[in-house]
Amino acid sequence: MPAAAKKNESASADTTSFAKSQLKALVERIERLEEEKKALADDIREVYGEAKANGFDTKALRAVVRMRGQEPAERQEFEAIVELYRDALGIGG
Amino acid sequence: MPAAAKKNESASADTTSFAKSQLKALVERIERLEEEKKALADDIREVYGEAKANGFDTKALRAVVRMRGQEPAERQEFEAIVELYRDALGIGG
Amino acid sequence: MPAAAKKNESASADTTSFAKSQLKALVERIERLEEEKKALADDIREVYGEAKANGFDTKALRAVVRMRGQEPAERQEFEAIVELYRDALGIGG
Amino acid sequence: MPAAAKKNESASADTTSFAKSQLKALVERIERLEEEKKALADDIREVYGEAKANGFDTKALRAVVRMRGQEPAERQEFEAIVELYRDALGIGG
DNA sequence: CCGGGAGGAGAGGTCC
DNA sequence: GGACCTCTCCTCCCGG
Repeated sequence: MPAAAKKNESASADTTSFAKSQLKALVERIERLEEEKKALADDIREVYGEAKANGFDTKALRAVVRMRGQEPAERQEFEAIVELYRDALGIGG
Repeated sequence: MPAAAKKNESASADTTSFAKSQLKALVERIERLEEEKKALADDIREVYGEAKANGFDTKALRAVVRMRGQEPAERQEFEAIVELYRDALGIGG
Repeated sequence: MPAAAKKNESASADTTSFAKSQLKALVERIERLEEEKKALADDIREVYGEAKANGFDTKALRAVVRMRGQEPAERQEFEAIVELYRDALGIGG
Repeated sequence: MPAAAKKNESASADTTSFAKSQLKALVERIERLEEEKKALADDIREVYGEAKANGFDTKALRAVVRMRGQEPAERQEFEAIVELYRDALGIGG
């Protein structure tokens, strides 16, 4: 495991070329994953298109999905606020 | 008012130098505003420091401030969600 | 697909409940896909973390990945405009 | 500063209510400052809008402003690392 | 072609 | 003081 990839001061050619192939491997993994991610984004868009074709309001549908993901967190926060105010009064209060 | 600042194709030297001084003015205004914004951020940090010095729990205090800013929005959103579900059922539903 | 869906007259209870179950199905499909997308985003973040642990500069790494997924032409044009603006301001600042 | 603040014995009602009013004051000061900060952020956005209306490329403009507010040294180092990575990957691809 | 929303990058804060 | 993590801001892309 090379310690640094930025400078090749005391490093051998082997270390450098290892860093190089390591860099290549990392970039390729990232690009592969991003490709898959993009494919999923396309799938999602397709589902919205299908929804629209069936007469659903896409914008509202997106809002519903977004809110479903937020609701639990908000609920927790709302119930935590009293506790928080107490804490905010400080240890010295 | 110059139509374009990117290219000087058919433009006279006057137009160019006008675009130049206009650009300078814009940048200076932006930088001035950002300076003021940064100063306010420093002031805010100072107030938290003062709070801490008086025994308040800074983290909780930040949370309280954050929630106070969110509460009205959350309430609105929560009341809007039923409407949203209705809309999501689509015009054709 | 509910059996009641055979009847699709406007404004009937059947139509409404069909729309409802259809909405439910759509939301669930979307949420499933978004879950998978999020998992991939996490994987990508992990790879960057690994890169960092091996001494790579993640900010530069991100820049390189971005550049690779980009038309050379548009990048060149962008840099040309930036240069133009810097010249107009007097390059050093 | 409330008159009751003269008494500061631990756990007394006076101490608690003093802490409460102090908390209120702190929160209000912070919210006032954040309001002003937000107003400045809006102003900045407006200036960019104006620039855009006059034909400037706002993305490039933002880049220039960023560069001006940045040490030349760090920018150079960043670009050097990017170049290094690109070389390692074979510059074009 | 524009505006709005979603995703990503950078900045700041907290914890160790 | 350094790493992680949240949050804000910027960018990009879709929809109108």
